Amino acid sequence: MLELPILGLLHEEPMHGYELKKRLDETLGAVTGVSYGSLYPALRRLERAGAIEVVEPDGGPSPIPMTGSIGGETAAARVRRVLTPSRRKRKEYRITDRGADVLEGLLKASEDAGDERAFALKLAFCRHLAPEDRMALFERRRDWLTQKLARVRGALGAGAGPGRRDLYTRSLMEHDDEATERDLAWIERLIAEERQISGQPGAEQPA
Amino acid sequence: MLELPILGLLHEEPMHGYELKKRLDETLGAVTGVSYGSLYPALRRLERAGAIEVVEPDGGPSPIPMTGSIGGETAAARVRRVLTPSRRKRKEYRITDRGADVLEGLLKASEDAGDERAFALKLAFCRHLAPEDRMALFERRRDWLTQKLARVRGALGAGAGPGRRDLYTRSLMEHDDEATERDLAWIERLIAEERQISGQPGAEQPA
DNA sequence: GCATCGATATATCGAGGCGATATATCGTGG
DNA sequence: CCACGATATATCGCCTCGATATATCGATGC
Repeated sequence: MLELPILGLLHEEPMHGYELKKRLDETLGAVTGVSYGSLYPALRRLERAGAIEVVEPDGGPSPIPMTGSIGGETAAARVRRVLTPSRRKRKEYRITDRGADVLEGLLKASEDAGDERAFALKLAFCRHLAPEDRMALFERRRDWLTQKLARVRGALGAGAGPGRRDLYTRSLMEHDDEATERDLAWIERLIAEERQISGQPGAEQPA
Repeated sequence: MLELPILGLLHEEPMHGYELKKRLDETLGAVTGVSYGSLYPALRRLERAGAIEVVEPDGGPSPIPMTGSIGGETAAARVRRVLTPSRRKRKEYRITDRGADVLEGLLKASEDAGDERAFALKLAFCRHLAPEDRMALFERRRDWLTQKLARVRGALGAGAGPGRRDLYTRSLMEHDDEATERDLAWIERLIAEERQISGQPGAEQPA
């Protein structure tokens, strides 16, 4: 599931794993926790799939030819350290053309309509999407929430008899119902704003 | 994570896996999906740990002594089938004393304060808890939500500069902020109600 | 009788998520 | 000069979950 946000961030600029995680935490920390146990395997999958590639560290692909002597190498290392306060050797990742396609595919995918996390992730990077695809994304979400609301309502009503069902469970369901209503209202607001934007084309958003 | 709701349901009455799933779906379907791929392994874990045990199918542990002949056995099976419309041989699970302890331990556990799912699960079965422990559970949740709210606020404010941060991401964070506020208000309502209840002891909830 | 079908029921597999943990390296301050 | 915390990459084991396999039961139709 991390593929999408990884590609989304790398689409803006190349980065190494650690920074990727920091960015993910700060942008999506509220909605999804990210651990290295997910991040690094995801990076390897993406690399294997040819969606991202490793670029040479900071100094660029400058050759720094072998001196043939150990001493020469350590001296070169010392120079490097002085010139750039380069941290531990880090692997910087860059998105490929193939990766950009993969990103678009993930953003357009419609399977996971019922996954809060997946939607939040897509929303965070949906600016890379064509307006019509973005609208489709929002509407799929709206439809799913509508269905969920009906389901929750049904389950709430099914509390047949007087004292049926636990008080705490009932409260939980009522809160869930309310939260779903809010989610729905939010999506509908997003859709309305989206219509306005596409109504006056050429009004690109800055930054 | 399914251990808790499984034990919670079995604490009320013995059940077999399929029915367990139906009950889990209807009670918690809104908050957590349950799949067999999680359910059956969880049941095996619980059985290995001695928290639950399999009881003999419907007919009870009635001996039905071996007849010593194949024919006798099949005849006995035919009788069983006629007497009780028993479905496919199903494994009915029952909670053990050890399991009741495990359940209480899981309900009291404080590690997972920041897990929506875990809290919903606990809430659904917190009636098995002593009032003070239930209150502690609620307060832990409230404290965690308070911290989360502060974090989200911080992240929202950190959008330094004028046009910083994507519009959609910003909307996502604002919605998250609002949702967290609602969650917090809900918990505080629960806590207030809880205080009232413990204020007038002897007022047990029916059903 | 019996073929067939949908609901009931148990179980496993592989891919992936995640917390815990290991292992380096760098910058800082004692 | 070295201890320590932040930076950085990586793996392990347990768990979740969707997909799938496999039985069995009850009902329906012929």
